[in-house]
Amino acid sequence: MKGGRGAGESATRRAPAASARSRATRTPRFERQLPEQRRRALIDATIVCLKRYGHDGLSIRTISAAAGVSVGLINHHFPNKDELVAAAYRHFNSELVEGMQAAVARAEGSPRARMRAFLESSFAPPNLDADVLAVWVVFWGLYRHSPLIQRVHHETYQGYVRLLRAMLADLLSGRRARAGGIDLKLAAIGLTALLDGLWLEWCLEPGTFRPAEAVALCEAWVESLVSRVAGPAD
Amino acid sequence: MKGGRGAGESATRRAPAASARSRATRTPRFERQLPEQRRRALIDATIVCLKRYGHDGLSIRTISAAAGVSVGLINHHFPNKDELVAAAYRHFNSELVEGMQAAVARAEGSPRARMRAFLESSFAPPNLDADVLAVWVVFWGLYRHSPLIQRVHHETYQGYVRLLRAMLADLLSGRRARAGGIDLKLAAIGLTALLDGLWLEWCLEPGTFRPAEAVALCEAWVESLVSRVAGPAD
DNA sequence: AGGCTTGTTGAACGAGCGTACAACAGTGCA
DNA sequence: TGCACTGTTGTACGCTCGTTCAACAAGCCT
Repeated sequence: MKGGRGAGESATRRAPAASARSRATRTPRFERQLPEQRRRALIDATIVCLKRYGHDGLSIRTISAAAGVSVGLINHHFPNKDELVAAAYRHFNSELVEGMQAAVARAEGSPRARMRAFLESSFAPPNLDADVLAVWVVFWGLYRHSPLIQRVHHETYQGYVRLLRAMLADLLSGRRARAGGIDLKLAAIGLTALLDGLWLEWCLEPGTFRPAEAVALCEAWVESLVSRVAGPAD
Repeated sequence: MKGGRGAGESATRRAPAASARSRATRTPRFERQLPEQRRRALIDATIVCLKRYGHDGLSIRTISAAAGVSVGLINHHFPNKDELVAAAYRHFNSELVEGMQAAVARAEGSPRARMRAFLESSFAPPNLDADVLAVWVVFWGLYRHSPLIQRVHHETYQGYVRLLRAMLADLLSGRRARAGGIDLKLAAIGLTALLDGLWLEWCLEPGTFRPAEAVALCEAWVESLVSRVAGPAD
């Protein structure tokens, strides 16, 4: 953090273009933007800083420099730093869930194909990335002592859980009532754990196994889950 | 973090005890300690602060206050803050691994019993604790940008991996060469992932399942692993 | 062309940070 | 009892932090 972050990271200053309005070609000192656009740019810059500098990247000066903007602007668009970080967390979460949902919708085949699409999307870019893990880890570190982060987490995590639950329900298509409910619930929990654990392992040490192998492991779990439900009854 | 941490968290100042050395019972302003003891106390205070305040707890003033010691003392026993944090990380890691090893050694029965002891120790206090997870998360957050933390991690993580590998090897007792090596390696990776994932899930949301259920899930995985090796060959 | 709205700037402030260091004081030994 | 050693204290320094706010200026409307 000592050696200065370097300003002007984004090309905000425009080249002097020929303007019909003034004879002397003037370079505007800044460019006004709609609040929504600027907020989005600041959120993006926050994520970039998190990837680059970890927890230390969460500073007003670092973020505003990355966004090519002055220090004061952040507090014009966000009441304080915590709200910006929470907004970034919400955005990060939403992008993940929406990406997953899109991948599943794109598959549109059997429940099994949709599950496969879900798993493959979990173990492929942009999710499967050490930088992305680093960002998550910083957010998780904030979780315990920031009610704001907690609220955002619960709001967005719901979407993820619902997606996974729905897919499992489709796979087991109504057979749920037949098998032991506890076993099923446990198996679903296990799938999430396996998925998260493998994802974590890969990000920490990408060399030890291939993404396809992770998908295979998860599919085997799902398979045993299905057969456990359908097996004794069919 | 605004409202001051409050000093005198530990009872450093002794009550005026009758001393044979001086007539006026003098209260010593501080107590000298051996470097090793003091270092240990500072490391413990660091962990306490991490649990209490998360990443914000990693400040010289917060830690020294928690240790009941002045700000200057830390730099007398540690060259700088990063070294203290790294030492705390090493201690935290070692305690985990040693606790696991002790639990396994205590079991001293069949390989299966030792594996059960390992799993039960993973899903029981003091490891299974939201505070403990919070500490891990902060350390993980430091990992990417601190070579010091990286070094400590690799040194201590080895012990954990070796323990798990040894137990798996015992369980499969020499049958390793027979089965498909890739499958086996994958299954071992899967076990780690399942274990870590379940542990994480429980710490984040303790209500959703019981520790015993997590142990059962892991044991089922190990079971399928053993039968996959022994099954086709026996 | 002039005025208005408001997005944007950048200096300034108080607080907390990690570290350095001179002074102090326990403790064991002669 | 006095001395030397060294663990311990607490102030001070330079820096970065988040936030504030008066001044500025881009862009639209009339």
